[in-house]
Amino acid sequence: MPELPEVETTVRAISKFENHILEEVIIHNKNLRWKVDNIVQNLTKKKLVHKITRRAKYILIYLDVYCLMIHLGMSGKLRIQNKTDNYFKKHDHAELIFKDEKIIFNDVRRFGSIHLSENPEKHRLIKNLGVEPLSKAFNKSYLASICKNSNLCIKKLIMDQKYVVGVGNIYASESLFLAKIDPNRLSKSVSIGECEELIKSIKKILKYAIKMGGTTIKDFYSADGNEGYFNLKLNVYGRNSMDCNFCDKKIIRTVIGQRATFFCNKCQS
DNA sequence: CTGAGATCCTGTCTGC
DNA sequence: TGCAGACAGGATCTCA
Repeated sequence: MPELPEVETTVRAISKFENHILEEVIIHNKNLRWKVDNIVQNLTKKKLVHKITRRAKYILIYLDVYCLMIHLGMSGKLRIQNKTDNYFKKHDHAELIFKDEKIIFNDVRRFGSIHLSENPEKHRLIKNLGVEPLSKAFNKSYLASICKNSNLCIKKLIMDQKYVVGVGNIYASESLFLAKIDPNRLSKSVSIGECEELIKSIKKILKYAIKMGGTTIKDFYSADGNEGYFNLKLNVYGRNSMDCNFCDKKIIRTVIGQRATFFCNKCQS
């Protein structure tokens, strides 16, 4: 489910809890992608939330000393619920309790994770991450220098979090389509001009997806319960054997690095 | 160091 | 209707 736009949408939805008191964290199931440390659920003393932000696909909730790090994995989502509404859904694994409302972490496949860190920037899962795609650091010369030294195909490269974060499987296919680059192309063969187009496409598509509130392929909804509407704009993802929106060919589905990949071999030749 | 492939988990859909 | 198998938005780990 969540690539950068979905995580950003989620962060914006829960940002209203900034300057609120986190009263309690309840963990119902510790067995997520990594076992949730006991220290997380021992956060029983009331804590002020200073800031809620995002690094890569991690949601960062800064408390007095610690920072709660939440990764949504493949199927995780947060939902805000009135504290008095005491219903549960299947796969609700954790609750962040505030005065009137609570944030619930639900994750069917449990590829998500929850950590506590005094310094998230130095956390082992964050410290080696690449640049933010919407930052100035993600520019054509940066991308070109990485491409030049890599033996990966271009789709794998832009999905590799150590180079650039936040570009997941949907947006990788969509960006490459917009930039008219075949996802199978060896990164080495991608010219600086194409790098520039790809950078522009990635930024454009991520910004637009954020504006639209993320992508709803199957069941993404933000913490405020709103669906994303970006799926109405997908050109290639999930459109196997359907007509290309820009030429007379059909969209092809293939597999790159164990992930479904969609492209048009005329527009992206 | 790099890159390919297996792997964690549950649910849904397709085809026989 | 049942059942096996493929597939799903991520990303780490192991091995060559």
